[in-house]
Amino acid sequence: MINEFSVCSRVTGDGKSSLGSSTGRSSSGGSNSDETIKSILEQARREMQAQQQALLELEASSQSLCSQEPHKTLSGPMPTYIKQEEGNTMPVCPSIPIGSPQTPLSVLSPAAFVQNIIRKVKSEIGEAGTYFDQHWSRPFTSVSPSLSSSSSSVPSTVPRAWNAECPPGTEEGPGTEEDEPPPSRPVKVEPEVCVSGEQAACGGARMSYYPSYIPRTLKPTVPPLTPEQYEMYMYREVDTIELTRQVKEKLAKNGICQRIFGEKVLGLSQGSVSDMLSRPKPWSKLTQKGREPFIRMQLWLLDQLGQSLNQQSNHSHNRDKSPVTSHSSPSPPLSPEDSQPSMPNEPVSLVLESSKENQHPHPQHTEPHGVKGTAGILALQQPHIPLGIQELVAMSPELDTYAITKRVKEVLTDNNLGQRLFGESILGLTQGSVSDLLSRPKPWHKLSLKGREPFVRMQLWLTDPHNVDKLRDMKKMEKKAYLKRRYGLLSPGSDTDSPGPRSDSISPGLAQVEVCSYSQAKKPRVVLNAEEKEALRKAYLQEPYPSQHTIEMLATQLNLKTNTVINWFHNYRSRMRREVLVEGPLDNDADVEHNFSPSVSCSPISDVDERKKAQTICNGPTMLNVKQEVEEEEEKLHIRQDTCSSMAVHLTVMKTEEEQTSGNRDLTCCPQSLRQDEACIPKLLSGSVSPDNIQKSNTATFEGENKSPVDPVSFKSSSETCRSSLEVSLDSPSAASSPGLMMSVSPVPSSSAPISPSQALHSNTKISKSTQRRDEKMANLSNIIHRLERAANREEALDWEF
DNA sequence: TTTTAGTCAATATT
DNA sequence: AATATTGACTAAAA
Repeated sequence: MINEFSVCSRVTGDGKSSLGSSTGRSSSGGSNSDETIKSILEQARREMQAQQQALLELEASSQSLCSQEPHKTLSGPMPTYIKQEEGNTMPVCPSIPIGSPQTPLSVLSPAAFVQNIIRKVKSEIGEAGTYFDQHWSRPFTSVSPSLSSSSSSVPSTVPRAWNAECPPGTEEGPGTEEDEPPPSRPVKVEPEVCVSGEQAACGGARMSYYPSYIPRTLKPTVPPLTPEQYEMYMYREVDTIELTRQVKEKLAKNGICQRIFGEKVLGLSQGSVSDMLSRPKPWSKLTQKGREPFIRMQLWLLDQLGQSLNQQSNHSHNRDKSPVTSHSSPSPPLSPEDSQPSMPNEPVSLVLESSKENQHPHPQHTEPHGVKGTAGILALQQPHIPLGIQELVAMSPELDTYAITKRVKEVLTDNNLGQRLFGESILGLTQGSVSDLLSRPKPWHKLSLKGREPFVRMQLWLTDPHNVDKLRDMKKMEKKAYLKRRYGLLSPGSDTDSPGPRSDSISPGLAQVEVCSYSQAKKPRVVLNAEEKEALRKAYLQEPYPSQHTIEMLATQLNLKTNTVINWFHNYRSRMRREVLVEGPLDNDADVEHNFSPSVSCSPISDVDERKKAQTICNGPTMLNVKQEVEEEEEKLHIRQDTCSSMAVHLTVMKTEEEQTSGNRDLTCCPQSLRQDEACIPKLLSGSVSPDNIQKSNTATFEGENKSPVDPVSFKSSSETCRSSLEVSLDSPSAASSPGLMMSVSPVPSSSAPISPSQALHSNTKISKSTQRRDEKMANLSNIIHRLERAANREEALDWEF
């Protein structure tokens, strides 16, 4: 990892990138695909250059600013990777909260254990307010690092507290040493291989509680079946399909992951478990050895793994719960009365991450010397039975994520509460994540257990009558803490003034140190410039899942690290997928009305901003199978998540199917937008693509570009032009989407197909935005198509019915 | 191994 | 200052 530092060439503002890219590019050349890519890049580059010039100038100035970056670093954030590492370890302590208080790690089988809890939860869930206890699950990732850094000073106390609780006696020698964390695999290590693995995430917690098991990590072996068990099950017919179904169900219900299940119960790796569960061989075709896992599954379902699991049961418990707890862990300890948002952040020595510290305070007074004891911790928990949020999540009925986020947004805005505050104190997420969640919530059914957690929290928060007050208090506390930090002891002063100097003054010495150590370590964030993004987007349109070779080509040509390219594709695919999902539903809430324009005109989606409204419905009877498939797929994708309301939706859907016209907003969005895209497909397929259209659009784009360069006025006008042109091009779907679609749909890489030159980049923000938008649309489509193709290949059964 | 989900946290925008 | 975007990273799943 460290090596990467050397790579930092690409830093934020990068005038250099252009230079670099040019160099890199010249070198290669080769296969067709290479050529293609190359040409794409070339075009992109060329078109961009002009703008870049201008940008460069600007950037030049900004560069100077960049140079200051390092400084910032010290005072604030730690090097990313470091944080993350720490993050991993963090959970260790936290996870403690193991499970249910009352039945502490008893001998119950994991399943029984979980069920117990669930039962309990069910009975208690009704009560409002309780959630606050567990609300804090999130890891305080960054906290620890900062702590360590500032260790020398007073601050350490807070952190200490944490450590104390968790690792109680267990800690190996150094115990809380700051060293501890780091060692715990900075990089990935084979989970099983090492004890260290244990330390990681979930493992850690366990350790604290069950030191003795520590070594256990070594091998995920499972005790052999007893002769009786063997006899009992080996020779009698078993419906493996049904069995695996039940197992899957139970695993899902209890939030047990395959890895854990495999390790603890079957003695198999996660991959094997996945394979076995998804494609179980018929009993008759299994060898004796092959049947063993299935027998174990049966025993597990019956809860009869008894002794064999016993020992592990502890682990598995933890496992099962650990996730739960580990998350909520942070809070649990505090849980007692923290419904009182009033956590004074006392020490908060660290000036930096105040907010996160909020969580830590309690532990301190609660169990100062908890170190010794697990018992103590458990005891603490006893009282409030902190049901892990995860249990709640697991039992939660379907929630309407759109409605929830909408409501949350309203409440936050109405009360002038920020995302940061809300995220950090209620959801345990950072501002960025909150923003993302609120603006693009995924439908419930598309969320994993973990993904649902924030929504459950939001829901709970919404139902809490004092939610706003609590948040306000929280805000106050933060402010207070801030002041305190700033002025030493809290001296009520105006908080106006100059933060600059003081903040820095915090720990001069340390700061220095940090500077040194981190300045180097700090991994500058890569920022892809427009040209690069454009190139990547185009590449994506042709190949959403590029081969290793293609990736490398791109990396070379763009002078990017291979990983950056890979990450970009991962992220882009992921975000594209989300776009598809979101498009519809959102509309629902917001403005349903605007789109009735059944405008035949498939109005174009001009800007991202308007995209949501853009949906036009261009459907038409033309739709082919493809279209239908897409629709189905889409429907499968979202929809039916809102319980009650769902009916309406469903109806709409159905209707839509027949008519597909516009009006129904309920689903509208998604489907519609899709439809729009889809509409193109048939045409494309049918070869209706007309070069003219393409030309047109290209031209238009170009025009915009030419003008765009500098002056605002022309800029504006140009963008307008561009926009309209885009619309036009979109109107003729074929033109707009053809390139990408053609490629993805039919592998026929006709050299001609590729990208229209025009589409190249626009540095002009406005223009590029719309272009981007267009690309996104295409990307969406191709993404969908890909999925459909894959689905088709595996004959995926449509499992939804009305 | 590769892909997907979920996040973080640095930047960008508003 | 608040919110949005996005490259990177960890886990879990396939």
